Amino acid sequence: MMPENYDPTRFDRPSVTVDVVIFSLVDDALKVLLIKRESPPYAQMWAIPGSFVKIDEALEEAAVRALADETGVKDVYTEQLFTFGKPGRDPRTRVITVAYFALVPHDAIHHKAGRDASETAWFAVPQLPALAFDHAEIVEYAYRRLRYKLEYTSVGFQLLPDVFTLTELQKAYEIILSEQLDKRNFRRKILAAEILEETGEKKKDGEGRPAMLYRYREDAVAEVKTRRLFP
Amino acid sequence: MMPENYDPTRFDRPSVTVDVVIFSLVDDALKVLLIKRESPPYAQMWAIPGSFVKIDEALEEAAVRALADETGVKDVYTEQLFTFGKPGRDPRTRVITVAYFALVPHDAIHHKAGRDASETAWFAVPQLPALAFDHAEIVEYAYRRLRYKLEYTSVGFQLLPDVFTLTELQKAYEIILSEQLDKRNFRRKILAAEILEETGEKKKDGEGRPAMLYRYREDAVAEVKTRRLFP
DNA sequence: ACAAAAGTGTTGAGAGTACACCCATGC
DNA sequence: GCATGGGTGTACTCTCAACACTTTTGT
Repeated sequence: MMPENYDPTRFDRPSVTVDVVIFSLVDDALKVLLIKRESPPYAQMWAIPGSFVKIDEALEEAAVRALADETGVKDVYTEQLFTFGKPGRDPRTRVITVAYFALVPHDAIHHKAGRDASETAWFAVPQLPALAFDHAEIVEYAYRRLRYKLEYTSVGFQLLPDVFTLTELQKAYEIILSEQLDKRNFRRKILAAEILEETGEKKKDGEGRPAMLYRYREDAVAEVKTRRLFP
Repeated sequence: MMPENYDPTRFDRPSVTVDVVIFSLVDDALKVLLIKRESPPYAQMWAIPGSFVKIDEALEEAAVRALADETGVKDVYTEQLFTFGKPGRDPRTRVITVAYFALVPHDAIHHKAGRDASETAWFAVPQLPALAFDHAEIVEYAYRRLRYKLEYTSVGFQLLPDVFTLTELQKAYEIILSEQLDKRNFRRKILAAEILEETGEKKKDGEGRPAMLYRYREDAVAEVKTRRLFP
């Protein structure tokens, strides 16, 4: 660890915060939740939600707290992303921020009415406004990681409601991967993975033939059959 | 970001350190560099090298500094791993540590003679001694990430000397993946990736037929042909 | 000439991809 | 009965995995 004579109480200490990139599928697009800052620095600019880390609080706890403050949601997928600590990223003092990203199903969100006066809004990822601090870099990083993880894990389901049709699932994948998928191949592959179970119910609204509703099997182990670069 | 009225100078601040898991191939095994702690807490226990983060120093800078202190090596592969910050992980005070891992080719290491009195040694990853703090968890995490990254990137070359034979390369992969590989398939695949160039030289020592020496092409873009989980 | 390591091709199985039509329901 | 979205199978291509012998050098 540190030099033998290191006394961790002795040095100048940076501030530590967490910031959370909150993704959801809203109106057939992948969007990120932003907050409008009211006071300097970067007053009136958009930023991702965050919080300082309390002195006796785990990092993940702080992230979950920031998330719940903005969306009213608990128990959603949260993952540590990266720690950004370049000196000067906050003009006031040295601030190191541990960035997280969260995936929230849209139907779970109920914005806490008037939690504080600040304005929040969802923005489609490719069309973000200018962001405070180094938050553009953080969102960019989170977006790359999300697309990446979709390819070899089943995190995608965290963006969907509890039950869904295969067409809804396919649409979600198409939005996030920005790519059209073949219906037959999609269905064959997703069913072969044995990570879904039929609910027995059918979706009765909308036009056309009612679609079977599925649920993500919580006991599902999504094995990644890696194709190695080599050998 | 944080609450609008947040003044980052106002709160109790944790200490922030970096810790570095240093991997190298030593004596045909994947090993990690450890330091014996001399003072409490955890006196006489082994730990991974680290350092506090200076108030005007970037995180990566601090990691590179810790790495150079122990190995005398600069300009090697370094990657941020994860930030560990559970309250209580250091018994003295709240310490948040940003963990890095580094890949060092064995021939580059020249331990700085007597940099300070502490003892250092290489340990094979599956046979580590008891470690201080939560360092066992950190090494475990780093090892998992390394094996994982080997599969879809070309980081493996960072553990090898500048020039090497295909057999040496294959042996390195076998050690880290803990798996025997087929010589013909290995060679076909690695050459097809077009990330190596012949040096024109041959390795002349050792017995048997001299082997062609290769170099990793710095301009190589190792494309990851992902096999998606679905669709 | 023999020991030691380097180098080299082919075949069969499984996965991926492309592609078009019939089915159930509401109006 | 027609409009709307739901649901289904097959053939071709490509990648992966298994497998054994010849070549070059030093002694």
